[in-house]
Amino acid sequence: MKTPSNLEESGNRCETALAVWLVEAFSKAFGSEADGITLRVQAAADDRFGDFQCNDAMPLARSLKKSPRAIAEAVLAALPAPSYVEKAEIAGPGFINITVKAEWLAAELAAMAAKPLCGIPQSGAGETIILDYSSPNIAKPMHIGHIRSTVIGNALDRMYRALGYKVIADNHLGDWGTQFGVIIMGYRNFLDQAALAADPISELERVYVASYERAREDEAWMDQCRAELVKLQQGDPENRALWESFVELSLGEFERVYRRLGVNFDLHRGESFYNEMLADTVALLEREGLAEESEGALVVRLEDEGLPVCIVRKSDGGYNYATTDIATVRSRVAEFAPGRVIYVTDERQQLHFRQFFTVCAKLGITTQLKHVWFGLMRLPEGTFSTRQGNVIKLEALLDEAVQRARAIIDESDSSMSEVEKSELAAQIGIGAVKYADLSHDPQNMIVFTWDKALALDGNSGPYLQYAHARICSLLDKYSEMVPECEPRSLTMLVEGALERALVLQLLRFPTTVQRAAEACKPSIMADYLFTLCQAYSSFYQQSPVLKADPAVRDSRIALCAYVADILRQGLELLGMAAPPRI
RNA sequence: GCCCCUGUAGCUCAGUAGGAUAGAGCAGCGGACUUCUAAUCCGCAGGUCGCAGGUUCGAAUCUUGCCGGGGGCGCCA
Repeated sequence: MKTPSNLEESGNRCETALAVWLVEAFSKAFGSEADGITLRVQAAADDRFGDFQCNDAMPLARSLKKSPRAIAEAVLAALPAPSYVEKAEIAGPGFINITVKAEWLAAELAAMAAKPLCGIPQSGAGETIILDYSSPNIAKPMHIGHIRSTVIGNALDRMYRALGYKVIADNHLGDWGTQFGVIIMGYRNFLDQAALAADPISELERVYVASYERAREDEAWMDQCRAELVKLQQGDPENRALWESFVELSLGEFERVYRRLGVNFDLHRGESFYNEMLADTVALLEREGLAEESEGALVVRLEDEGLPVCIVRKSDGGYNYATTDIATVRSRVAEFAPGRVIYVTDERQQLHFRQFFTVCAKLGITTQLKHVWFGLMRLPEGTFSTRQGNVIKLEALLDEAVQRARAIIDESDSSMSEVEKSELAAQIGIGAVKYADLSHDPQNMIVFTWDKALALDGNSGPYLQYAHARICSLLDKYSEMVPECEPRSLTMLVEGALERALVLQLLRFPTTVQRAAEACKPSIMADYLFTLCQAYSSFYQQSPVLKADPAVRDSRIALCAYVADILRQGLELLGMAAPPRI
């Protein structure tokens, strides 16, 4: 039996220490007969069972032809428990339940919290990850369909950076599609200059929709759109200038939204950036014998992989999405040598990604390509189409969120200044929107309702922020009572079930970051933080801190300080603010 | 027709590598603010984990079939 190699770095100090002990005990009791299993110590399923449990005696019962209980007994008898183990007992069919000493938990927590980033393992050191997310289309407003890619992508971005990866966040803008012919025609024929000055993107959207509808019923109009697109692609100065102004206007607008969301990109390379490389990429596919003509188009056959053909050049000679994506990978691999490229898009693109990943593999690209997809957001009435009109603009959602948060702040007649109140309303409102998204498993679709997206109580962003603010308030008052004292230097006693549960939850932080990032599910992190806050709130409600006797008071304030540290760190990983006062 | 996802409390969702009596939030009912921030906490009620087989000491979790929901399937991205 061997210690799982991931246990040591993955972070939970206590589970690792106990696993090391039990590995040795299993091996002493059964020698090589116990080699088949990977030992794991995990959190106890219920606090009545202790702090940790190990279930690995049970799977061995068959091969060893002994009862699981007898195996567990032999293991515990083989080696004395470490001094920090309070008790280790066998329960049920063969669970090994472990309770540890409070002093040990306190010391392990202090050691973890003293490390940089609260002990998040630096498992990504030396590896580059390119993270491709958000990717809105030029000349269209960002709507609630963009929020998932942006918010989930950004949380992954933050978690991977915390784990030591070199992350390159790249906003792969839709700036080169066939829509530009349609928009140019709309711009030339339907534009309202006043509206453009007032709200450029809405006006561009409007002329696009008008032109698109005209094209659907008017063949000649459609042909003209295609002609304008060809002119643009061939470098016609006038169309080129129009296109550049669309890009500039859109980027300005996007940047405003990203600032509100706290999202930053390292690169803004739209599809146009790779335009010059498309012909070369197709030529390479032909040279490698991967591409062939079919019905006038150039395609890569993927029948051996059980996938439909992938079109890399249309019968009209134009290139499409797959070509751009392949060229993009080649460019990124050549320039940045990433270990991974991760794409965050909606579920409808799964097949496309499987196809072009397969083509990349055929080209000998070994970089790990991963598609993180998420379910579409739907309205209660049913699916909404982004091509129809009934979209909710992202900014409108954010405005509404901030407004609702502001209403609650105003009710609570706080002594804050106007500036502080509006800053706080933004932090809470936008935190609520982000959390509503991040707290769901990405792969499930979200039914969008205002009340859920903007919830300010229960399992919500503000719940986490509120818990944090209350701790900050306690810490402030403590520093007034006991000046010059660093709470984290105080001795923790870890008394009672609530404190113990809280400490155990804090100790799970580093592992949780690792798990959430590797699974590409920020919801794992969100769920962790909610559980942490529930544990804290229960503790806070029933345990006086500042009013307790000094030794207890100091112990509790230390615990509070650690909760604040980890909560702040965790909120940061989700891209949420942690205001010190609410 | 084929592929991917999904079905857990009235509603929205968790459920970590198969483990002990399936958990939260909201909504409902009942409690707790002259006491460290009540955007909070405590309690009650609420479940044939879609249905039927299989695998095993043990299945919400793995497997097969069926039913329901969502998405996709050569020139859109």
